[in-house]
Amino acid sequence: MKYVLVAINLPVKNLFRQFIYGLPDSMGQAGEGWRVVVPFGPQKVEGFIVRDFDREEALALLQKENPGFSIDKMKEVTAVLGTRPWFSEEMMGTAKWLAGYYMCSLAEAMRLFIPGKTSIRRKPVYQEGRLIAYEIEERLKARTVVAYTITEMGKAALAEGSRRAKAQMQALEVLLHATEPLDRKEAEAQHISGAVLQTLAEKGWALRTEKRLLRNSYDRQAERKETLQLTEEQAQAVAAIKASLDYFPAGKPAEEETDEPGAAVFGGDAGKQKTETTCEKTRPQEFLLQGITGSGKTEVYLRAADHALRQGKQVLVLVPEIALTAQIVQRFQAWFGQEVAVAHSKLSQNERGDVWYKMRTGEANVLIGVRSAVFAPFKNLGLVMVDEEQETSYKQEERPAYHAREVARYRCKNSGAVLVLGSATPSLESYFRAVSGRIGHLQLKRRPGSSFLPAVDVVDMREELAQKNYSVISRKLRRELIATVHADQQAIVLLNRRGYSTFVMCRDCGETLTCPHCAVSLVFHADEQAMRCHYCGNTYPIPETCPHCGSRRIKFFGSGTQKAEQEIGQMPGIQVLRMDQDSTATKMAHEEIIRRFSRKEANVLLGTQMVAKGHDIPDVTLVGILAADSTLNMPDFRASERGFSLLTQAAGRAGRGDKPGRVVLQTYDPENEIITLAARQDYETFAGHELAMRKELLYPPYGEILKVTVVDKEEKKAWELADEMARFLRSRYEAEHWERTEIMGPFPSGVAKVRDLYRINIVVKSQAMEQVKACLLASRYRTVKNVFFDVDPIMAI
DNA sequence: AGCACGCCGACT
DNA sequence: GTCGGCGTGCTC
Repeated sequence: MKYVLVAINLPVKNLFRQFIYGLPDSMGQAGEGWRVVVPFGPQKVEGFIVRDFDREEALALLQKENPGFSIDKMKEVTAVLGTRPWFSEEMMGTAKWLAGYYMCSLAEAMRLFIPGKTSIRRKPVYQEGRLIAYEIEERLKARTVVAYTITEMGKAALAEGSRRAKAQMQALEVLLHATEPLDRKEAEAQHISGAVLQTLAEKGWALRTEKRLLRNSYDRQAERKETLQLTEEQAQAVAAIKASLDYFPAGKPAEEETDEPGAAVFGGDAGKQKTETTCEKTRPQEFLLQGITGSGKTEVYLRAADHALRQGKQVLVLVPEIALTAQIVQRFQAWFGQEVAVAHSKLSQNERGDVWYKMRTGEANVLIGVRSAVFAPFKNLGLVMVDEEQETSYKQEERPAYHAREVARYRCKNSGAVLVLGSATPSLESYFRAVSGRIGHLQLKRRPGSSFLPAVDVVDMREELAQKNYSVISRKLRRELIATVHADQQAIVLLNRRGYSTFVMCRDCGETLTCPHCAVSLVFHADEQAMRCHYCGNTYPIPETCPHCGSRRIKFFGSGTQKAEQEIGQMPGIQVLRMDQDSTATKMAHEEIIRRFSRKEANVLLGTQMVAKGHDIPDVTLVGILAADSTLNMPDFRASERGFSLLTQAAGRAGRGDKPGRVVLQTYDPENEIITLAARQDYETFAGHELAMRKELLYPPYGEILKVTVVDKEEKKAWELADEMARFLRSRYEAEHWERTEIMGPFPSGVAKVRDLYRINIVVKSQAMEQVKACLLASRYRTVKNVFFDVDPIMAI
């Protein structure tokens, strides 16, 4: 009998240990990377084998970890799931690294790789109407499709022909030319009914099989659509990526890679890795593809993917949000057809399982997906491209708080895949890596063809107030909007605030109306005639009197998309479509709104940041940006970066066809440097200034950040634990002399209370983060509840 | 996650 | 006196 070390798949923070089980000889094929069912306490749960060993090794480990425990009391693995290991060596390595780096248990890291939370389900067993037991069943049933191939008899029948059975002859004809068994769906696409196939099978003319075979169908050169001539810059970028793809053999770690992928086996570890991605001067394994808006990054992606596929490698394309990137999916499908699989959060567990299966077997070879797609199993991953790599949606906010770009980087490093990070406004971390020569830097500074960057007008809204214009829309933008629709062109207006009025204040006592469960202002939503909390989602009636002092002099302040919609809708000749979280949830999906807009059912598209991203509508010649400063004034170190990116992206929507575009940018702070730089689309200057500031303040990329959040429904308890942890960290800092480290806080989180839970933060900035993490993981705080570790947080407040 | 164990308030 | 609240700890 063998013995195995099993990580228990339970979403529990404090289950850092793994457990030893006997593996009956009948299950001898199982080993590291296999999924199993094990008895755990009184229940049966799913687990992952992370190591296997013989009796002596098992004894030795048991002796070390738990001397009081007899090996004879050891339980045995109940069942083995699947017919091969779920985790490849590379996936295991990535999971171990992730657990250490993001400070979660190995099981928590490993379960990210499973499509769905667990792959088993507990089925109740009844006897005479009484529940007597639970049975474990596999959730993901291997799904096979009935498919048909032509037989010799069928060929003969086809050669002979038939005057009566026209449909059958047609079906035989199709089967004859098919390169693989044809299933019902594929047949129906070619106007052959399932009934006919059935008849063929009965006659012995076709063979009924179950389809579950691998294929390598990427040899349909005729379908390639190289309609566009690449620009010089694009061609250079493609050539550089191709050269790296030629150099790096997929499936193997890069040559210079020497360090072990972490030793987080018995009890996790503290993220020991910190190695730069291999960067050979001429053939880096990682690139930043920095291209201004409209410069054609997708063209580069497509050709790089094409090259990888020709080498028999698989391609992963990460996108920030699938709904906003329908265009990328369409372009890839036009090029690569059936090779493309798509993974997004709305897939069912089974659909997701199917997509994972396709990638693992090589039935599909391009995966386009959001954050979680980075955990898909691959047969032979050779190229990963992260589109809009600066987007914050790549960071998971819940535990484990991983960043998909970093996971992609680790997977690439360990599998010899090439990584391409694409952006018009890269994260400063990636930009820094590129300009300092750690990774390749590919730049697209020009838009192809006759398209130019739009001209930007900055409007000072204080001047509007002085001129007694109290509208959200400046006089200039109003004129431009009317002129644009008059010329039969379209406009996009960005206002990054949902609702109608953004806060309600009492004129007598100055109190603003806040959510009773969260520490934020309530927003008035005109469509529901209610006050809504944007954090917990609760709605409340519109107050007639101030809940604080009873005064009736209550006033609505601030403008959101609903108010702007009303104002713009009243302008002559304008039909406005609103796109924000509310309109996409209740009425139509993003795609439907974009589709209606591009069909010109409306001439103004108004909305939150989702109007700024990923789509390309040729008749848009005007972009209006209202309250350009609203995102810049957040008290967070990344606020400038996010603001600059949003302004640049929004401005980049204008003039993407052959008509020149213009942008009207409204602000109360026209001298703001970020606004003026965004108006000029001057990323380099922005990045230079921002990097200098970050260096000064020890923010990334110069220092790493760890945010520790203590959560409790009792404010006092949260403070007590946070104070204690801060004291602990400071004393360890004194004792261990960590390299350049600052410990800030504890202080209340940016939103100090959400759903009645108080949130207190401690933020550590450090150039010795590995030691800081190790210190915390060795302490009792690793498993204490109500404490959340966020490594490389998006916000440090 | 489940489930057992254990230590303080309102009840037949 | 006891039932049961849910905080704490354990699962090979």
